[in-house]
Amino acid sequence: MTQTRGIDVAVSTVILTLRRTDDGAAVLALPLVLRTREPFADQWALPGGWLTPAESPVDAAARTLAETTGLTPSYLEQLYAFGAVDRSPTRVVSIVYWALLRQDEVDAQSAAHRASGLAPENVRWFDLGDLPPLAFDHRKIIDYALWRLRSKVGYSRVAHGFLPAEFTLADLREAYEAILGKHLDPANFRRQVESAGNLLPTDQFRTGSHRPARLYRYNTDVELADHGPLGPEETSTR
Amino acid sequence: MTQTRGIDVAVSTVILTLRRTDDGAAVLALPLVLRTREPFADQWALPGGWLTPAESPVDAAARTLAETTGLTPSYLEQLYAFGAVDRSPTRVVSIVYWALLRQDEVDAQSAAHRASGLAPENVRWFDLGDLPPLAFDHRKIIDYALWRLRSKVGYSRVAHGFLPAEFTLADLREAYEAILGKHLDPANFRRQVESAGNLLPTDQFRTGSHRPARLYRYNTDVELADHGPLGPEETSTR
DNA sequence: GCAAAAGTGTTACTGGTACACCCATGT
DNA sequence: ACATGGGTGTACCAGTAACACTTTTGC
Repeated sequence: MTQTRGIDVAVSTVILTLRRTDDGAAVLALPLVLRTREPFADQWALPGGWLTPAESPVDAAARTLAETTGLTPSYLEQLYAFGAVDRSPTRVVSIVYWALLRQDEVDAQSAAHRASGLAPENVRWFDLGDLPPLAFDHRKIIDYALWRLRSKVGYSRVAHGFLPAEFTLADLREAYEAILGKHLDPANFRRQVESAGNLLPTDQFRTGSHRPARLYRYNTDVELADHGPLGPEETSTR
Repeated sequence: MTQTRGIDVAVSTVILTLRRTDDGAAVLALPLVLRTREPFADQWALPGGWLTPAESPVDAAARTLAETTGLTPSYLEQLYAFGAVDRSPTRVVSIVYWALLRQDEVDAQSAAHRASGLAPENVRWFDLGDLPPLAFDHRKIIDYALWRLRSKVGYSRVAHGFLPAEFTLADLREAYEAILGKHLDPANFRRQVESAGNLLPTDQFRTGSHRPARLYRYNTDVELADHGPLGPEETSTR
């Protein structure tokens, strides 16, 4: 017997990554899907779908994320459950997640899609500074996800979710700068992340146009964020 | 047409207040309801109920809160949406809120209930250190709510949600100590909350067994907590 | 050599903590 | 008077910010 007849449960995900623009800067970007059905047909919306009886919300989020990007996230956390009665013509409660993808994986996947020509046709990546009008309350949801990301970057290591396994301190600082939207002092940044003890220096250096920079790895013993009594199994990623 | 047939949406609330024990200490306490139906009949559970099509989740939380305590909360915020497939014999997604009640209001309401004799018979207040076995995953939910409260007290004014309109700095410090479970230096505590600028000193003093203590009020221009782009209308209280 | 990023050193400031001390009241 | 909590002063410590400086590479 269904107790809450007439209320549907959806799962949507704000999928964030760092994109490198043509002039070399790093900006936040996310994929949106073009709706083909009413309501809000022909408008852009967050990837998502209905929650099915056999899967948990976090599994549904990971599934829809894989369907739209072909990737598994480096970080995945519940954002909020939106349920205002007027947020959709029918009564829908959306459990929204937010996810981080590694920049290099997105680039590789995008290249593969371009090469094969079978990228999902109704999916497009948008820079956060250049979003189209969005369906439902999805604009507000994205703003909230950004606020959470910016808050969380201050007291956790979520920024690492954007980077590949090995990276320079400049890479990491660039991620922080893109998230926070402000310049950080390289000297102080170095000392702070070094003293945090989450980074393992490698013997490799990235050579480029200037003095080579040491590559670092994550200390994988440490979680990207503290979830409290909810273990990562409930709130984060596989 | 229902898309997610077979999934019910419930709303539960972790309702917290400060109770004064017989020996004068302040401890956190919350109301639980004794279940009369399966599953988990005759076990204690969080107050809550099914989400109805005409109300938003936050309204449902406020409604069930009023039904069990007769009170409106001084703070109300969404905690998390729990939706693991095995958390209930039937498929239930619970949107859980957490609320703070002013200690004096709870005391008054309890006294009124005792006097009239018509307190809800299946509702009982439990100290947090002395909880009974709980139905479903409600024990984990309470632990998570406590973790959120303890985190949030460090960077917001939520502790004020336990206190009446006028209070001494010792009252406020006692609330912080009960939440955090540790002793705070009175001198440093005073300077910290004074410099935060959220308190307005009054001309009144509470007289007692020793030097009278100045009473303070909230600066009601300031929200109890920063909700980011989600205004208080979505996440907090009326 | 020069430009530019990598990386180190130094200093000043700020907020938190510990704790000594004075103040005002009831008993 | 004295015990007790209210309230002030102060010294110290740690983390942060600002910025001068040295190192190492490509050109």
